[in-house]
Amino acid sequence: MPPPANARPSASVELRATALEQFASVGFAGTSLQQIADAAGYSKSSVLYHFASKEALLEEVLTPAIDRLEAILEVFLATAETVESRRRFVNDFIDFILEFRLELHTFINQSQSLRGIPVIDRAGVLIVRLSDTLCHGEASTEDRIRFGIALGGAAYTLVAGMTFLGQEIAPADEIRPALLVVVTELLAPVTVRTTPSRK
Amino acid sequence: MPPPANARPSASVELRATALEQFASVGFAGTSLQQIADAAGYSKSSVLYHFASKEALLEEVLTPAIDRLEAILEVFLATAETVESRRRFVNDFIDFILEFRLELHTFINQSQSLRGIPVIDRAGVLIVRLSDTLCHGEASTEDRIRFGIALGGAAYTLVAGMTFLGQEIAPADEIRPALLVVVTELLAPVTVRTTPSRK
DNA sequence: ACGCTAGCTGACCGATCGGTCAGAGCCTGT
DNA sequence: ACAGGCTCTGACCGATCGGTCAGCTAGCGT
Repeated sequence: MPPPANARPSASVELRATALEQFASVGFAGTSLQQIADAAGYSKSSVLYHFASKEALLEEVLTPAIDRLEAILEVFLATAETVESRRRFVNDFIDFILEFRLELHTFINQSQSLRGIPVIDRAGVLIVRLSDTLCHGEASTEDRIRFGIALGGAAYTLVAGMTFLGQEIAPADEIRPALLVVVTELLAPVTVRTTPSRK
Repeated sequence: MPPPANARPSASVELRATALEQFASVGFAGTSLQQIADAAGYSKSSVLYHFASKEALLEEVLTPAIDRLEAILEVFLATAETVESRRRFVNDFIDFILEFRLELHTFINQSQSLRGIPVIDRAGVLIVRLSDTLCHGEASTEDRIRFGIALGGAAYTLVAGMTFLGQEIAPADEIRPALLVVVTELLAPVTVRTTPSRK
């Protein structure tokens, strides 16, 4: 029987977490199995015992995030679009971003160089669907740009940006409302500003 | 005397351009000197003849962009801040983004993994200064996030995003006005919306 | 005609890459 | 006490990495 869930994390869990950090900060190509192994306190052979290959490790690391994003999109597609449903979607989306910042950053900023890897391609079509959905069909350049900036901007800000712009990452409960305002402004621009004028 | 400027580009120019494309799309770590050489039609040895090292090549590729960004910031800092000067700054900034999209994408998305390389560090402090300037001192989390999203979002959208969101990159004169609206909205939120409500 | 230099290249270097494999250590069921 | 799995590891593999070096070639000044 597996330990009662409060034992120390298993090797494969530790390795996944370590690998994710490395992939997000140094890139997939820039991360060696040796680095991952050293950082997690195992040997390179151990990494390859738990994961068939470096690529397979990437897949296992990213899959939960893609699954979650897919689920969010399905929910949004399943209901008729109203101002309310769109607002709820943006909310879910921000939860997703905050929970999976490292995964998001990884496949946002490296999808082009990792084409052909199944999980990356899945993420690619998912993002296109997201984009099409939010701009419902008729796709003005500005709408596309809004979506792209929100997506890429959030991915950058929450991983790379915060680490040296704001020297320390602000706590999630401070980031969330600010992120909500900005992303809402980008993705649901019809909505009236919810905060009083800044400054 | 050098050729009258309409001769075919010299090797080092071709190599810089090729290297930039590779760095922006596959990452610095993911790009080998062999790839650059092959793509440009030279040998690896030739690359190392023109540039002392892979790192030096990166520096030469990014320096013009950083210089330009520095100049834009200096101009903005030299004049008293008014709504007009801020508007002009955003305009310059967008010109910069459009002209140096690949360079921007490269050092935005890889600065963390390339720390220690002089040109990258220069870019780093420059971005912090930019951020501090735009948020003048008192730095609310939301303002930081606005700046980060504009910066990272633009870098992503104009390189990675456009290539598969909008299947083909829209012409610059179509992107520019849309980008201007969105970035202005993010960086100079006081200004009234300049476009009629969309859709 | 000659030598010099700039541009370029292939051969080669040690290090590291992702990946394979044959065990070593340990826990468990019998 | 023994056998059989898990987990983990070091030794090792061919390929490729960034980088060095000697030498080839074409053009130019003299």
